[in-house]
Amino acid sequence: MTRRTRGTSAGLDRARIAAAAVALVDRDGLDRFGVRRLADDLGVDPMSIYHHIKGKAALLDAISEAVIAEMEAGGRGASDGWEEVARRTAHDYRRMAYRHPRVFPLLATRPQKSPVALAALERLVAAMRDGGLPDRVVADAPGVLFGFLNGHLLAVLGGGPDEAPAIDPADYPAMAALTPLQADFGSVAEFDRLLDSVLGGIRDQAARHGRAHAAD
Amino acid sequence: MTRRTRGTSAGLDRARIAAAAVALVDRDGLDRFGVRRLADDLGVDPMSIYHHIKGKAALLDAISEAVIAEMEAGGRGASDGWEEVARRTAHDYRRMAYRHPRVFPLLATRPQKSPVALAALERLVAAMRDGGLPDRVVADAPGVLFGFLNGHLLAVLGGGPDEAPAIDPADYPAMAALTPLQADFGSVAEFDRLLDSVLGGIRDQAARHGRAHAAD
DNA sequence: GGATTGAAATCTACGCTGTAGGTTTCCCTG
DNA sequence: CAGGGAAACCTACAGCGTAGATTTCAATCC
Repeated sequence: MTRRTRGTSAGLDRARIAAAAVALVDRDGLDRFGVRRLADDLGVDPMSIYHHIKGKAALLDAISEAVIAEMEAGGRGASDGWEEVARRTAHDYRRMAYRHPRVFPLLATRPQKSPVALAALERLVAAMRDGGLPDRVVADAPGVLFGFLNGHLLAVLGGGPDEAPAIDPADYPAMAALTPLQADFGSVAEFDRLLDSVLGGIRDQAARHGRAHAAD
Repeated sequence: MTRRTRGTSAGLDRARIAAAAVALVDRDGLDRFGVRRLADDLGVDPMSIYHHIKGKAALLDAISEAVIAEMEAGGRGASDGWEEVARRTAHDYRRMAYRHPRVFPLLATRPQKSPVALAALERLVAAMRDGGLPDRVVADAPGVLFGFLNGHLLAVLGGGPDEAPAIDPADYPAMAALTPLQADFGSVAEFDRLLDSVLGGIRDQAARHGRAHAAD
């Protein structure tokens, strides 16, 4: 029974297709992803998929949407400081990326406009405004934070087993001297250090800009 | 004369192929890039390319290599402060990205191990160590800086004409209040602000880590 | 100088892809 | 029970990456 009879329902819908697509990319990678393989996994004719999702590009959109939707909806709000909120958001995002390392390039490349993503951003921005940070700084903060998150996670998840290009101390003495300190590449500890740096930068900008209308 | 006769040289070599490939991606985008189209541009049989570059993946490597090599080799050294070096490197990188927006995703996705890239990194790291920054901070700095650069440039270059997803003030009040401040999305001014934030964060980390063995 | 060799280029062919268009079957409503 | 729409399948096509065999040229060696 590898193929169904013609008119019978296969129970396909956007959600089921998206879930199978995510699983397929997780398993085989983006290069090997295709409509036909996905149809095989679903036990369905390739063309059936097109009745629910109108092309490969739309399929990729569905994949990133499904993966983003996995992020926990973000607990609490009110009394948390903006740094707390930022840190939690960043870690949520990181966990999601590590759950689907082969999907992540899709997210980092495409602009995110899904409600889940926007809601997370809104929470972050609101917390920063509540914390009294100047609007100029708050407006720039998401660009800094998610710029860093996307770039860093891409770098950490991207490389296969050949992540370290084996730098020659003769050619690059300064970098070679630091390699022992980069042993925890990809770890949470490293992530936390880099995140500290980024958040410190935002804090610094806030101080420099005079902390504006809300310090009282 | 769309096709050459069989044994005659077409003057192909890795550099010429890479240049044509970059031009093709610049013109038609990554999706439309392919061996056959590239061969057409070169006035050559598709298979001829394989005598110089051994597959499509290697072709993509050649493309990113060629584009990275365009970066100016970085002027001066010695007396410049690390912030100056970092800022210049960042702007060089940004200019390159804007010259080849459709190639850039290739760079951000793949780990860079070309000599030009490593040399730029070495200059930056050396400048920071000369400036007395603690090794721990210096070791993390490239991850922060290039993480941000890759992520930010990907976001800025990625979106087509629909960059702003038109946020509804009812759903996302805080973000809506900030949209006027994000009008210069993609500009050098915005880039400089975000870069300030990132570099400020590194400066901050240095201060926090006690500035270590080199302040005396 | 004629034969030999190796590199560069082309030709052919195969399996795979995305998807347009047409066909079949089922279920729901009248 | 007739009709219509939706869901699924089948066929077909143009294009892709590339393995393998073939042709041609230019330089080398006896």
